[in-house]
Amino acid sequence: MGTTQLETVPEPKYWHLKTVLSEALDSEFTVGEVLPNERELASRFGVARATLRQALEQLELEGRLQRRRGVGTTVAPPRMGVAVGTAQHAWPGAAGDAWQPVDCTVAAPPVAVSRMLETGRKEQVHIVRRSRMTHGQPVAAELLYVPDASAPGLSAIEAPSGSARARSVLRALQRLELTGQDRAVELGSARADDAKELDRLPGAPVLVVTTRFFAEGRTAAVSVATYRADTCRLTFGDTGNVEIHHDPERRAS
Amino acid sequence: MGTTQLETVPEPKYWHLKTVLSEALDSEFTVGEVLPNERELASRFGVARATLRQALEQLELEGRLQRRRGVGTTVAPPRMGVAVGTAQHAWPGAAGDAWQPVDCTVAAPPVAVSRMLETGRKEQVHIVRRSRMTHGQPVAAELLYVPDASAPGLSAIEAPSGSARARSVLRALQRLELTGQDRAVELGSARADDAKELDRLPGAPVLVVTTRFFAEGRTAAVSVATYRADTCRLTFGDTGNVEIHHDPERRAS
DNA sequence: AAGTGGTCTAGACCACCGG
DNA sequence: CGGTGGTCTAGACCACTTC
Repeated sequence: MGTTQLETVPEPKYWHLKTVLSEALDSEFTVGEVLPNERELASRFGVARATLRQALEQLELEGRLQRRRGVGTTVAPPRMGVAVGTAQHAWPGAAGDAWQPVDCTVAAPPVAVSRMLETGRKEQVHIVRRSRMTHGQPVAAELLYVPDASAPGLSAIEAPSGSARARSVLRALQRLELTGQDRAVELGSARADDAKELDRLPGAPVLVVTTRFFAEGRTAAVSVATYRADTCRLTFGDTGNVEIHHDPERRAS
Repeated sequence: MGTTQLETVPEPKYWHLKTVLSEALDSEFTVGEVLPNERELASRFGVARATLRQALEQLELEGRLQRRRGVGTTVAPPRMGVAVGTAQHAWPGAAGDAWQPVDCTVAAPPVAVSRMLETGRKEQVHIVRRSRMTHGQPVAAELLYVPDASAPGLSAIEAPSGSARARSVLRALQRLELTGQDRAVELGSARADDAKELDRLPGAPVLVVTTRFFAEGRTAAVSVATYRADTCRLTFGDTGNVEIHHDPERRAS
């Protein structure tokens, strides 16, 4: 660091600790290696365990560490890039997308969603639950809200409620002409059910990707996908036609 | 499903607390209102201050609260949507973008950036610092890395180092034909300097948007923009042309 | 000076995982 | 069972803002 200011710097211990640990991770540890336990590390650095934990939390947030109760703290691999913005618009469930339908229920969506769908407050919609795996790990959980108008005639069928029903809702979507979509990304914390599916604790930081699908001049479906923020880097292929950079993993040399 | 499970639930206090507070915020508080101080709240709920703080942290992460040292905790306004993916590709600094050049230095970029630029490890590049304001608040800080090949003839000029120099680097970029771009979003924590510019504490959660700009068959520039994760919702206009959603008619409920 | 949130401590117990 | 990280406590002091 060129500019070490001494003026206004009572640098917090946990911040300094984080820096020290970060450098140690770079030079003295390899991916997957387990660190000494928290009590050991705390006493080694001469701080309280809570302070040490504050530093570890930061590093976990940045995707450098992975902590698992009952197991230990390990050095995390570099974040995996997960493609989110497919170059061409496509309905969820279209051939070759990365998602796997889990089940489907019918219920009233959260108000924020019903507002986007322009449905009544208590109007029920199909809620398709999907999950996304990458390299054998769950990286995202999605709730796809489909109003009846976008998947007509399904409430009558009463399909065997489950992935079969989910698939039929997705099939129904394909029949509409997708005219556009609209995406937003924000930080959130995992709800209990999402956390379970993502193999994290409730409240874990997640990137929430909200997508609106437009068809027939209205919002035909809304997807709310929550990605593990610690392990994922969301990539958007806004590129148009340049596509050279499909490097699945670039190794640090 | 109205089934409240009682089986495996020693729900953490801070989690329950967060839920209670969240509901209270919805019903009993208005945006901008200040909450009672932490010691007061903790004793009111019968928990230690640290536990109360854990709940507040979560709510702040979700953008529900804003805490400022020496001032207090206030109810945050809904996150503002900030446009990140302009429909058509454009160089940074093109007419009407939301950024304001701050200064410009010449230095070697972080290795991760030099790898994207395909420059040598210690090769120096122009580093333009820009900042982005919305509604009078700073929402993002950006470092734009421009290799000499993309802005030739500037190292000689030695412009009066500052926003003037920054502007001339940006002008140089406009002369190249932009053939594509490539974006990624991930969670990070604010470095000390970014934190200062964003009016947050170091380590505050940020959304890091990394953009590669392609021209002349190579990566002509790399932008690393850090957005305040608590106040921002990043929006991507992948839409093409659909853009308006009045509610033309509310579906009958 | 008074009041706020931010940092830190030194303990304790709990939930979970593995052998 | 022993060891891990996760939760929680009841204090203390510090940095900052405001009056």
